[in-house]
Amino acid sequence: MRLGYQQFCLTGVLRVRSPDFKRLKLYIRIDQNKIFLAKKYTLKDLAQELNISISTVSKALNNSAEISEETQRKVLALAQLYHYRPNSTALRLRERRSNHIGVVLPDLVHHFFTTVFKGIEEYANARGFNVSVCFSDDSSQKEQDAINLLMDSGVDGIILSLAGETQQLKRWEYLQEITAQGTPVVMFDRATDQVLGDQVMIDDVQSAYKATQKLIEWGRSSIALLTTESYLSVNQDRQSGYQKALNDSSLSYDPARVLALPKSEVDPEALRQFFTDCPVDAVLCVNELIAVQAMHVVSSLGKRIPEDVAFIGYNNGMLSKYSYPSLTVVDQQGYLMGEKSAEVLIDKILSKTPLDTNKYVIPTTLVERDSTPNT
Amino acid sequence: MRLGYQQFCLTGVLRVRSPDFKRLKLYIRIDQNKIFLAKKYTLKDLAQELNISISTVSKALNNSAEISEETQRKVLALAQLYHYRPNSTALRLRERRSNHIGVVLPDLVHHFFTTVFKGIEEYANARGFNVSVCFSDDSSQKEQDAINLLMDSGVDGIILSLAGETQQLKRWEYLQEITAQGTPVVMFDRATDQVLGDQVMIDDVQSAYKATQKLIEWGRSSIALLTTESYLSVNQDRQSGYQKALNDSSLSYDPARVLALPKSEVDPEALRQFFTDCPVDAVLCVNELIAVQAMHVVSSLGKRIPEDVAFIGYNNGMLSKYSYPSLTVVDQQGYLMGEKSAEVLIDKILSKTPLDTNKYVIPTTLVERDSTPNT
DNA sequence: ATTCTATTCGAAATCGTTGTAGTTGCGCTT
DNA sequence: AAGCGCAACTACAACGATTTCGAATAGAAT
Repeated sequence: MRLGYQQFCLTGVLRVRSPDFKRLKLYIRIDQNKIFLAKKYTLKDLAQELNISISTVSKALNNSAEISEETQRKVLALAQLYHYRPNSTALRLRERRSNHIGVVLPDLVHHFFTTVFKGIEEYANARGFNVSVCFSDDSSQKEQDAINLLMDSGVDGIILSLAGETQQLKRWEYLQEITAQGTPVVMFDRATDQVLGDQVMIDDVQSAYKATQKLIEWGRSSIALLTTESYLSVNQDRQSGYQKALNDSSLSYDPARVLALPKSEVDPEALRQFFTDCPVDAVLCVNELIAVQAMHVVSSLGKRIPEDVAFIGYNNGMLSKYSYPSLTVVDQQGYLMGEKSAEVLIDKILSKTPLDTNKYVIPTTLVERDSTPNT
Repeated sequence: MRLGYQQFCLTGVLRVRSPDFKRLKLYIRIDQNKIFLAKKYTLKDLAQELNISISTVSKALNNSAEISEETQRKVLALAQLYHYRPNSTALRLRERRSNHIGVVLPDLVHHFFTTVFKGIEEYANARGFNVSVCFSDDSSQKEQDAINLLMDSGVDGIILSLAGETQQLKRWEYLQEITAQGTPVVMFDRATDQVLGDQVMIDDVQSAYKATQKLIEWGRSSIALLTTESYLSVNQDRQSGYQKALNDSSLSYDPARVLALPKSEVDPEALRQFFTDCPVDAVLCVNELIAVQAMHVVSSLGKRIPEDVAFIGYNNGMLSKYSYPSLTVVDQQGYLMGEKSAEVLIDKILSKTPLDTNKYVIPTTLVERDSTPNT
């Protein structure tokens, strides 16, 4: 508790020079020797002070042609003095629109979601939309709770990336309920055709295909894939791309070279076992977390990176950039995905067109660093 | 655009068995062979359907004693059928409370803010509060814009960590304006006494003191400090703690051992120069980003970590955990800070007590990993 | 003096909800 | 039969803003 904090709270009647309002009530608070308004003013306050009707004040502020210049001048002057800002809740109620969107993310641990969110947030703010976030922690129940909380708070639309469990159990009734009522939904990265909403995706098959192809171009022939034991569509797609690239280059696909880990935080012993049993000269990892852990293990086995083993991961995050060696990754361009998702959602909200399903594909790029040979 | 997507939109009159409503209008949509309601129902809808007044419906739903059991039963049954949920915007307008808080963060790049935000979000959600976020990118102007956007959207209170520029320029009138109007503000990590709000902080002086002391206990005598050229109070405090620990252990404080970097993404050459000119056996870094970069440089100079040089950083993030060697850090317990901030803010919102200033200190812990000797 | 027209403003409805203050109808008392 | 009390319901105002429609006033035209 701070002591000695000077704090007054005055309600005063100030006399002002202006001919428009010779005498006006001004609730003020003096704080740190500065004067601040201590009240949020409404149209009613302005109207009373000026002795005109609320309607007139409203029209004056909205530049209606009905109002005389004289009156408008007075209203604007007082509004400025009072720092008047329309009460957005009242507007929402009237317009049945909140300029507010909700976002549900599986988590913020993965750098990817962080960047997507940043993209959403900046784009939405630029268009005057507020953004509320909730996390599902990959739980279907939490996802549902989050969506309810957001819907109850009156968002105009929702952007989400499906929780892992939701994709596994295929339970998306609560999403269908929302769209049935006309609230637009945009899904990014993890989506389903069962829900009537737009999808913003990367081409996972293609990106894994190209990454694998690149490794092959660099002369690598025994290429491992480190993925997670997961129902997540993205990982399945990446595996398809990996497999396709091998087949197309007449390299055999060997299931022994694919390791599906229970989660992204890996038991080093499992990795050590894998790399001892199965000597490889390149590794594709479905995320950067697995990649850096694998690099540590491979290094400790006396192999050089990238000379003996090359690494490519996914997610262009902090870990990739500052690991040693720094990691070559497929950049999913989360920021772009976020921007696109927000754009699609807001356009749909404002246009009020009937809901439909459109798919947008965000291109990926390969960010080459020290874990792969120089091209 | 998906084709073949079956989509009907029907408005039907359903006959129901129940004696309460033999004939009722039900707007439905059939999607994927499932039936969903296609309308958000209001009290008015319920009242019309049951031929009673809106007031009665409202009271029945709120368990008023005035309503007969018979009527209440009917109302509840229909409300359930209609999936009725009160319109939160209307409630907000009436209660002048939104159950909505705003958060302004300098960024999400630093793992610290991510964890704080997670803490805020989970705590707030658990108490039925929604959370909107904006980013200041350490810019004073953006911070002000963010706060305006949030205030306009009608949040009940704001949690923020001051933008660097704001701390530098000492321009916080817009915060004082908010508190003057009675909206509670909680500042965490980067705060100022000039704004009438609660503060949730870690004891930066103390934590740096203890970290430095620990290094001294391990027998290190020439300890460097890597910090940023910054007006940020936290970094200044950490430097004070570092200095104090040296003095208290009768080790001399040598300004040559302190390197203030322009930003956290470092020029490796500057670090190389520093470590060549100034041989040290321990390094304290004000964040994990600087620490891992410094570790790479020190390694490349042929020094062993932690045998030759020990490292302690701040922020218990991904980088610390997965760097090589893994980094010992001062954990600021962001999650706890977030929870506490949200708790303090929500309590103040609900209690409607006059604003004041309280300081809460969140304890730090030292997470020991491989960049320091085993204790 | 009366009518017309343009200008400027105000009353009221609306959005969905709740709380207060009536308003019924019915049974009971005297 | 008149009055009272109670149970069960309804009407209305309020929250803050916009908007439609109608009213008032002025001056101009007849």
